[in-house]
Amino acid sequence: MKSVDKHNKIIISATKVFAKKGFFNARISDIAKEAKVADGTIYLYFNNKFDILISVLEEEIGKIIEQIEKAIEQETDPEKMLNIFIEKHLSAMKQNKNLAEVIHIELRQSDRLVKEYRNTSFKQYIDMISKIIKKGQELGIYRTDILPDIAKRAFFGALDEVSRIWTTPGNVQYSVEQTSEQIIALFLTGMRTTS
Amino acid sequence: MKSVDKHNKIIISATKVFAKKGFFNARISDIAKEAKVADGTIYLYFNNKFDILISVLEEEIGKIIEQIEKAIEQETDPEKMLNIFIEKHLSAMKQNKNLAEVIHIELRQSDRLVKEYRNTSFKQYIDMISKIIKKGQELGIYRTDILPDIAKRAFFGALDEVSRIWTTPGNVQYSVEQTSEQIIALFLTGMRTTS
Amino acid sequence: MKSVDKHNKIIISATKVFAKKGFFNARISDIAKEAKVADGTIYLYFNNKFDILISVLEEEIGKIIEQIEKAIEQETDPEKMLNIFIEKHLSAMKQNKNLAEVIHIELRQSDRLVKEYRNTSFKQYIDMISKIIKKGQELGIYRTDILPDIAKRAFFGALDEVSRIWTTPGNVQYSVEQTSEQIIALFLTGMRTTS
Amino acid sequence: MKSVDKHNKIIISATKVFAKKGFFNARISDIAKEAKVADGTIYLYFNNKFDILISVLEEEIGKIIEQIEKAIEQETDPEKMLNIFIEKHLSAMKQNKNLAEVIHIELRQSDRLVKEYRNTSFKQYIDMISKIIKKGQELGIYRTDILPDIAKRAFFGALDEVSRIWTTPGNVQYSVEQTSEQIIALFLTGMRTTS
DNA sequence: GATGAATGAGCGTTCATTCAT
DNA sequence: GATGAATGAACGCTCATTCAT
Repeated sequence: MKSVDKHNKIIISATKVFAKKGFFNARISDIAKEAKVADGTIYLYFNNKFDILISVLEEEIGKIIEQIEKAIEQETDPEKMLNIFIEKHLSAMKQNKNLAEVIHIELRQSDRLVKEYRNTSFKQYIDMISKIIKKGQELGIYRTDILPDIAKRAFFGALDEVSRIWTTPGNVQYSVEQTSEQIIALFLTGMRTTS
Repeated sequence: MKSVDKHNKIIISATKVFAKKGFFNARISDIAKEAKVADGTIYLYFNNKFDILISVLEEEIGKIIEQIEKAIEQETDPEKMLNIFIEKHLSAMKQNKNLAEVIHIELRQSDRLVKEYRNTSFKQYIDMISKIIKKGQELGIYRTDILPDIAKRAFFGALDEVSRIWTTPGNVQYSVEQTSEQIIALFLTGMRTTS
Repeated sequence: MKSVDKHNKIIISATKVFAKKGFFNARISDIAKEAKVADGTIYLYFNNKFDILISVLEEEIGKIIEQIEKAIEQETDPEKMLNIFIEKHLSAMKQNKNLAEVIHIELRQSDRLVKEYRNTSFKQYIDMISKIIKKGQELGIYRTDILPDIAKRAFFGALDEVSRIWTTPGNVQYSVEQTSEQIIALFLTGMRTTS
Repeated sequence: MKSVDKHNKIIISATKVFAKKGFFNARISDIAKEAKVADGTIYLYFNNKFDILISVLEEEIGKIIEQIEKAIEQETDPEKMLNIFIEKHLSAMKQNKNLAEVIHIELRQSDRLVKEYRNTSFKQYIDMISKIIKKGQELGIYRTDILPDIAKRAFFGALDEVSRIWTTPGNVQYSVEQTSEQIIALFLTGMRTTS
């Protein structure tokens, strides 16, 4: 019986190898070795190399989404929701540096790599942001001249690039709190009506 | 034909091909065909495939830097300098979509692709941002709790991700002005002391 | 289930799969699926993939040989014996098109596939022909300038190629009788002393 | 400039390797080594492994067809035409044993190997036979109860199988003349009206 | 006996790079 | 300088076979 364990082990190993070498320089045999399985075993769990990447993106981003959604669903204050979003995203990135690296680099080309794939979890992820902003606008907290569809991108782009500090070597290592505060200072202040 | 011309023709062609297929799926013969030269000719102007990518990044980003530097050097007001930076970056990205695509995707992995290369033009580019912010802080315009090294990344990340709207198909096509205003609204407001 | 049954089920399935895909493109898992057994089960009954092919050839050709031998053994007239041979061979081929396909194609390469194997049933099969011819020559019915060792091949080659009409699609579908008559007209007439 | 010489050298080498090992057991590297070119060079002249086989069949059978057509075109007597056909085919097979082996074995599966391919030279080849037979029937030389479409197959099958004597080891080695005479004795006699 | 997940050797094909012309 | 035919290392993927359950 194909085990869920092995599927997961391969996902984790692939994330590590993709993070280190990048998708194209990653060899199936690298992943197999890392996962301590035979090359052929990979193909019992995934259709091809692309499929592994997609699965990493979908499953691992999916987990973060789930976490954040759970953390947010109790909240009603958009301000606090965004605070949570920022904090959760940054801690996830700081904790799982392999996944962070993959998101930084491979997420960008995933659409091009697999024609049939329009990254869906990712879309869902950044749409969480625009939804919160819209809510804030309805509640009169956020300026209505902010376009949520642009702001969500600016917001995610900033978060993503900022979190690269932890994966690019030779940088001052700021804490999650410090970094969160910066993003909050910049964005949330910028969005408020009472600014 | 003068060899500078041919060098340039190859750079332009490579940018186009990298934009369309991505670095790894681009073949030297694709670039050669696009540039209307023989495969071997490429190697009279570049050491290897990586070297072409590095050259694209350095030379083309270099041009934008030069433009922005020239436009900014007259200015003394940090606020206006950032306005110019935003506007110039976004128009450059909207104008040269091939380069935009390459920056979005290939810039991220350039460090990993060529070990000896730490993208330098790019570093110079985003350091322009932190320098302006520092200046603003010195002039008392910007809040001193903003960390320029984080803010520069947030700023660039936002700009970059926002400009992807123009290269990912199926999006509402906002104008440069609209987009600029959004970034300004978010960031500049957020940074001001008098907020 | 008795193991003889399973052995047979695998032989039948293999014949079907070999016929459809050819030996090299046939996968063990195809045969297993067709036989509704697990892949590993095949190896309880056969040593390896080649062994399955050899078994198909030996056992299935063996059955035809047996049938023909039984039908002929009562006969004493070589002319009638050959008539029976022709008719039996052609009906067998028309009835079991899978086996026909395998004989047409895989029989030819069987020697090469398995070094230790010189197809023996087949040899026995076509030697039936030369024996009958020799008998006919002894009885003065057939011309003595006919070399039985060449004639047997010509005879079998003709029969085999003619029976491909039924397995190659898009051909006029002649009946066994029509086809038999043609072979008889050509060969038997050609061999007779009183021609 | 891609040379015709190299194309030919590869065809010859491939024929040799296919003859010795069979299509499926032949390695591209075997063919390359035999032709004294690099593996990759093969792909400058052929699309893929199948393409090599098809080319061997088409080009080499094509040559034989040409030879026979040229030898026959002067003739008007169907009897003599068939004599020539038999003699030319058998000498070609005896001379080029590699090609003979490929025809014996790989021709049979060529249709299955390449879906787009219905061997055309071969069709043309055996249709030469039925045309001659029809002519003979029109001239009243051959019996009209012979069906040319069946007879052509019987005729070719006999020729082909008979010529295997020269490629299967351990057989008495008959001469082309002896073998021709046997086929003539069997077939031509069998077809004549004045038999 | 039966299963099917796991193995890993093996190969067709690609493509960056070279170099004789 | 320019060409493009030739090279051959490299890798994704397949599938016959094994063996723990």
